Amino acid sequence: MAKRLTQQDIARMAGVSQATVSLVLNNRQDAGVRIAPETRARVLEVIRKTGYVANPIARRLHDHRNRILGVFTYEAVFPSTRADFYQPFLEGIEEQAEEAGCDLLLFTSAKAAGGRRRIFSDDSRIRLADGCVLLGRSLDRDDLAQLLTEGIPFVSIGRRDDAGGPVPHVGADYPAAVRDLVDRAVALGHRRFAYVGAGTGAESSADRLRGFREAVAAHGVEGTHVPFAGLGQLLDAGITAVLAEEVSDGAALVLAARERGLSVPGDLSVLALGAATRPAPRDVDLTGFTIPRREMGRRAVQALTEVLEKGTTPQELLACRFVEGSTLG
Amino acid sequence: MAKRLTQQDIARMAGVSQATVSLVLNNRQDAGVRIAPETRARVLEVIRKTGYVANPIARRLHDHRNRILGVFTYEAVFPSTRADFYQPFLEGIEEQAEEAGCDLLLFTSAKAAGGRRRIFSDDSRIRLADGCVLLGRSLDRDDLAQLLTEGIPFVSIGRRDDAGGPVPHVGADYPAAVRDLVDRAVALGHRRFAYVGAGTGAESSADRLRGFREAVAAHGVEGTHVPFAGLGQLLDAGITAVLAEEVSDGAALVLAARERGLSVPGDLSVLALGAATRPAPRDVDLTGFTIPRREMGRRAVQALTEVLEKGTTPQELLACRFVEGSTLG
DNA sequence: TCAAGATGCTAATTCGAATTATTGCAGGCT
DNA sequence: AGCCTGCAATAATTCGAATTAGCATCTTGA
Repeated sequence: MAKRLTQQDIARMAGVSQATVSLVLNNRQDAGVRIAPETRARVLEVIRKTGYVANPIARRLHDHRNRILGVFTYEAVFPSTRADFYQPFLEGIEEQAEEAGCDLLLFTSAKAAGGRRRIFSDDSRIRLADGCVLLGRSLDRDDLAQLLTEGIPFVSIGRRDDAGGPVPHVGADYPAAVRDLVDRAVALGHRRFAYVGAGTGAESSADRLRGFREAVAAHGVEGTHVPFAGLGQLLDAGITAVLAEEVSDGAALVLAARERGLSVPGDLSVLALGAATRPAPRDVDLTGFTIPRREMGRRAVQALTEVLEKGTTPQELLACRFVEGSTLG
Repeated sequence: MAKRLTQQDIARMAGVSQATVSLVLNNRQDAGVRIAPETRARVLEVIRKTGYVANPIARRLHDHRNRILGVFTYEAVFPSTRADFYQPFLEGIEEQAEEAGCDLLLFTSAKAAGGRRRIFSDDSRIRLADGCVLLGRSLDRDDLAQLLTEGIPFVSIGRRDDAGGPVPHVGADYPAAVRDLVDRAVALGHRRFAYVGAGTGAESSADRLRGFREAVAAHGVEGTHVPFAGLGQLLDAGITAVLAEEVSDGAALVLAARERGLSVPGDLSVLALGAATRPAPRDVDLTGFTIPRREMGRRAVQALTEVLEKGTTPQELLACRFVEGSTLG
C-alpha cells in the first residue's frame, strides 16, 4: 500500500522546507510571513498533482478545525425502521454541511455497550470532529453533562433541559404548536379536551403536554391527560377533541371511531402532534402540525458553526407548520 | 473550558514519568517492559481519581490509523428520492464499520461541479479517510484510474471493468443470476426470449445482458435484446418470456398485458432482474432475483479492511437470491 | 566476591502539521 | 567598505501519547 503523503514529501518534491508547505497550504499572509509567488505556485502545483491533504489527526493535535462535523445517534441510522425518523434530519444536516464545506463523520464506532451506543466510551472518538450534532428522541443526561464539562462543541437536535448548564439546541416549538391547535378547536366550540400520549420522559413529550395545559388553562376549558387512548373512555368522559402525541395513535383513534359508526370530526375531533416514532397509516388525513425536521437539521449545523466560531450557546425553537387535515370540526 | 489532563499531569501526580503512565495505561507486559505492582497501582489510582482519558487524537497520530472509512457517492445520499437505492448498501456498510470500530466519513464537501460531486476536485478531501467505499450505478472511469495510480485504498460496490488496472470491488453475480432465470424458463418450455433494458453503459447492465446471451446460446433457444419494451412488438415476435432489467419496466409490462386481457404468466412470462433505479409498483408480484445489497455493503467494508491491511485487490461477486413470484410459468 | 542476569523505570525519539524565532541574502544608502 | 532594511525561507519547537534503547539497582550462582 502506498504510504500516505506528508508535508515533508511535498516539501522534498517542491524543493522547499516542510514549514513552507504548511505556510502555503494555510495561505498565511500575516506580517512576518512571506512566500514568493513562484514558490507558492510551485508548492501548490505539487499539492494539486499529488492530491495531498493534510492528515486531520496531526492537524487536530495542534490547530482546532478539521472541517469535519460529527453526527451522533444512539442507534444505527440506516436500518429502514429508523430511516423514517432520522432521514429528514440528516437531509438537512447533509445539505448544510455541504454548504459549509464540511464532511460528516458518523460515529459508528461508538461501542455498543448493552446494544446502545455511548458517547463516552473507553476511547471516545468524539474529539475527532470539530463539533457534533446529537440526534435522538431522548439524550442521556450524564452524556450531556460530560459534553458540557469537557467543553466539547455540540448542538442537540431537539430542545433539552439543562444538564449541569444550558444545553445548546435547535428544537421545535411544541408548546406554541399545541396551543395553536387548542385555540383553533376552542374557536370551533370544543370545551372538553384530552391529551393522549406519554407527556413525560423526553423533553419533546413534556413540551407538548405543557403547551396543552397552558392552552386549556388560558381558555378555562376542561383538559385531561391519559397516557394511553381508549376510545370508549374518551367518549364516556364527554371529550370532543383529542390531541394525540403520536400520529399513529391519532390515526388509530380515527379508524376506531369510524368503525363504531361515529363521524370524525362530526362526533369527535382528532389532532395529531407530529411525533412519528412508529409508522402510521397514510390514508388518514389528520389535522395537526408537522415538525420542521429538515430545517432543524440545517439550523443545527448552522448553530454548531456558531458554537465553533463564537463559543456561544445557541438555543432556538422553530415553529411547526399547521396541517389542515379533515379531522377537526 | 477546563484544560484537558495529559499523561504528563498524571505522571507528575503519581511521581513517575510519562512513559510509565503510558505503559500502565496500555497494560503492557511484554518482555523488557516491567512495572512494579505498587507503582502500577499508584498510577491507576491517580487515573481513577482524575478520570483521565487518553487523547484519541494523539494516539491516532502515532499508529497511523485514523479509523475513518470514507463513503463516496456522486449525489447526496439522504434525499428520499435516492434513499431507496442507497439505503440497503449503507445499512451494510454501517453495520460492518461498527464491527470494525471505524467511523464513517460522508464526503458531503465534495464540490458539486455541474450538480455532480467529484472525487478529485481542487481540494479533494478523499485522503482524510484511511480508505474509501465508492457507491453508485456507474463510476467515472477517470476517477477510478486516478484512485489506482495514486494508490488510494478503495473498494467499489458493484463490479467494475479494469481502469488502467484491476478495480477492487464487491459486486453481484448478475450473469449467474440471469442464467439461472433463463434455465428455469427453458425448463418450463420457453423457447423465445427477450431482454428488455439498456444492456450497456454501466457494468451491471452489461453483465446481465451477457448472462442472458450465454444462457440462450447454451440452450440453443432464441433470444433478442431491445432497449425499450413495447408489449405489442414482443407479442408479435412470438416472445413468451421477457427479462426486464428494471423492475419497474417488468411491472409495467405485466400491467399492460393484463390490461389487454392477457394472462401473466399464462400468455407471457415476465422476469425482473433486480435493478431499481426508479420506484416500482409494489403490487406486482414479479418472479426474478434480488440483489444482496446489504451484504454487498458489509463485504465491501471487509474488503476495504483487507486492502488496508494486506494491500490486496479483492474482487468478489455475491450471488443474487431467486425470488419466487407469480409471473413465470 | 564478582560477573551475569533480572528488574524497574526513564530519557529520548517518533508521528504530521502549525508556528515562532531566526538566518541568509539582496539591494540601497551613507 | 560598512550598515541597515526588507524580503524569503528555514530550523527548531510544540501538541499528547507510544515506543525503544538504555541506565541504574538488585539478585543470583559459581
